[in-house]
Amino acid sequence: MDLDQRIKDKMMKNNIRPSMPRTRIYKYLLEHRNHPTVDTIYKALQSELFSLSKTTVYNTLALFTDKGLVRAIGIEDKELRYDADLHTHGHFKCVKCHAIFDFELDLDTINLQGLSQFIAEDYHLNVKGVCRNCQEV
Amino acid sequence: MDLDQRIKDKMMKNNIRPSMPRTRIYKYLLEHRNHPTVDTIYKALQSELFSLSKTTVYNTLALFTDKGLVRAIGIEDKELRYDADLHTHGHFKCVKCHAIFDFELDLDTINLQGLSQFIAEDYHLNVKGVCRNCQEV
DNA sequence: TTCGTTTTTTGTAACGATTACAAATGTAGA
DNA sequence: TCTACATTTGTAATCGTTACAAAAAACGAA
Ligand SMILES: [Mn+2]
Ligand SMILES: [Mn+2]
Ligand SMILES: [Zn+2]
Ligand SMILES: [Zn+2]
Repeated sequence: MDLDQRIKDKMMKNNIRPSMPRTRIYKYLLEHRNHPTVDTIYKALQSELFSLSKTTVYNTLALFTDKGLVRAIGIEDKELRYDADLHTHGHFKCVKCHAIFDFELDLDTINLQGLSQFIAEDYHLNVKGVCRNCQEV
Repeated sequence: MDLDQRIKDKMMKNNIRPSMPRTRIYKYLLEHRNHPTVDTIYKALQSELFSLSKTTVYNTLALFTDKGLVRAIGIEDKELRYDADLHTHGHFKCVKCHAIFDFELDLDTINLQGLSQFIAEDYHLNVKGVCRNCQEV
């Protein structure tokens, strides 16, 4: 089964009608793991979806987030970024070059008894600092 | 030494001139550990600082954050919240009542070798879910 | 104190990501 | 085809935040 078909199946399994804008947006997120913004996605897809509206990108990402297909990453001050990689991992933002990196994270090693009175549904470990490239100077 | 004097000393130690708006804003944050927003701080201090401008609150919080007196908490979608509690702890946001709670967190227990190639300066563990109050229903 | 310089505060305008909304378009089933 | 519903679109509005320059306050030398 090819990628496009798998994307459609995945969407239908989550009660999302696989319209053209939706499948393209999801495919873009699967193929671009650099946590793109709404505007990045919008600009990238304009050439293939001429009538695409930015509102559709917003609507679609809200739908995907709600259905659990993607995660919204709130590590920037201003705009949200989106991630189709659902495996447990943290995000590191370089304060110099502003790039956002994934890093591996084992939630099981964390002592989270401070959370015992809560029902935790969603974990976001955001770290800021200096990436390897920006350390050389 | 009384609280006001300790606040002034703390600010001067960090190269912040202890003006009236600054000392009041810092005092407010020390006495209100519920992660207030800019608007909350602004409205609360209006009665004692008649000419206070919201821009001053923004400027002051940016200065405090830069100097390391407070931390900006980006757990909300829209607005930042501010925290004068600098001890290592995580933040939990209840998706039902929208309250933000602190929880204890031992960074040493976390396996962070995924971060080994980065110089990490700032950790934010933000968790979303349902708080104890909102679980009863 | 007085004068000139620097810092701080203030009000207003601008910015920009996001959302609200209703019209237009597309889709599926009878 | 017809009709009800879902999706997409463009525009306007929202709202937290920032830019900017003027006003006010604090400072330091003479
Ligand atoms: Mn990621
Ligand atoms: Mn806190
Ligand atoms: Zn970097
Ligand atoms: Zn709650």
